[in-house]
Amino acid sequence: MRITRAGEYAVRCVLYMSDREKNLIISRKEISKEMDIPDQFLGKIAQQLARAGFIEIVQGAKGGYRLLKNPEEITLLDVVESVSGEIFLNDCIMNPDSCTKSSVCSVHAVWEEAREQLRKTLRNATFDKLLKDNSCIRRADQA
Amino acid sequence: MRITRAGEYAVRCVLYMSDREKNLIISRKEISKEMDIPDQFLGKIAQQLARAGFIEIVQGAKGGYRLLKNPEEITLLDVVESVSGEIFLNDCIMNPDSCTKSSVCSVHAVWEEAREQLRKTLRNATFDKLLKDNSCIRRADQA
DNA sequence: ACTATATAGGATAAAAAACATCCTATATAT
DNA sequence: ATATATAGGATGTTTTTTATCCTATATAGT
Repeated sequence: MRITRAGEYAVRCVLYMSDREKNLIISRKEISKEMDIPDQFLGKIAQQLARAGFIEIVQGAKGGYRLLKNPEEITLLDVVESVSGEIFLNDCIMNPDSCTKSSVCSVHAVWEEAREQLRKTLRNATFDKLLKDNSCIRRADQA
Repeated sequence: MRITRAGEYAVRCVLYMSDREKNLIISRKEISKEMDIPDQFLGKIAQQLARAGFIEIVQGAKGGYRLLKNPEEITLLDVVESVSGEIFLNDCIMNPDSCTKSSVCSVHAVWEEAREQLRKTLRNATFDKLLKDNSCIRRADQA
């Protein structure tokens, strides 16, 4: 019942990029170094973030990643689900076939409620909010 | 971000036992068959439920498991956490050392909020409530 | 055009977690 | 005694996660 490391890395990556000026191309090396993410692994994660439309990947010399959306348009839920897939706490919700009674099963109803709450909380957390009071990234204006 | 199968099996086991008269010894074979749980695996899970004080294990002929608490005293959170460990959505919460800034990091604050909500929802789901309208178990009075 | 730089993306591998079973020991009812 | 049933350590299998390797490709600068 944990977020995967890939999910955490994706959050760190977007958080770092959100704190920079928009449309700036930031190299993978910089992000991986500053946010402590394995460089090649970040490459894989970036592909998923790109597919989901959050970043644009720029190849070649001076290449890197460019954030396409404003921090207020990106939620923690978006980022986590773009690399880990939609959050389901319970398999029966995802595979209704495996539990023919799911629609009337009170256990699953609880899991579904929990899932919706969780997703709602993460959906409410936009990156502009996360940047405020955030000390997990080193800022240019912080020496 | 899923409950493990062991967690789901534990829930099914307790749910099945909760629907029977109290203090009744129910064989592992019966539970595993009725709730579709691998028999030996249920043995392992039962050990954890026993350590957590929810059931008593009775060895020998006519042995099996006996539920020690009333369904209204057992929550979904209790059962899940007794086999899967305390729920943490984010590693930094669990290993504060790995993130020295966790107490002031807004990302972690969101995960912590989500975690508390999730646990609250599961804590509110007692097995007596779950039994109502539950069609995931076959009842004696249902032919 | 050539070179250096930087990412893409398929393949692969290593590690960890989850899932499950085997087997000998032990406890209990009859 | 015997049959029954679980305990618990060891082991095995599968899946997921994490990560890296390597060749291809794209771009900036000269």
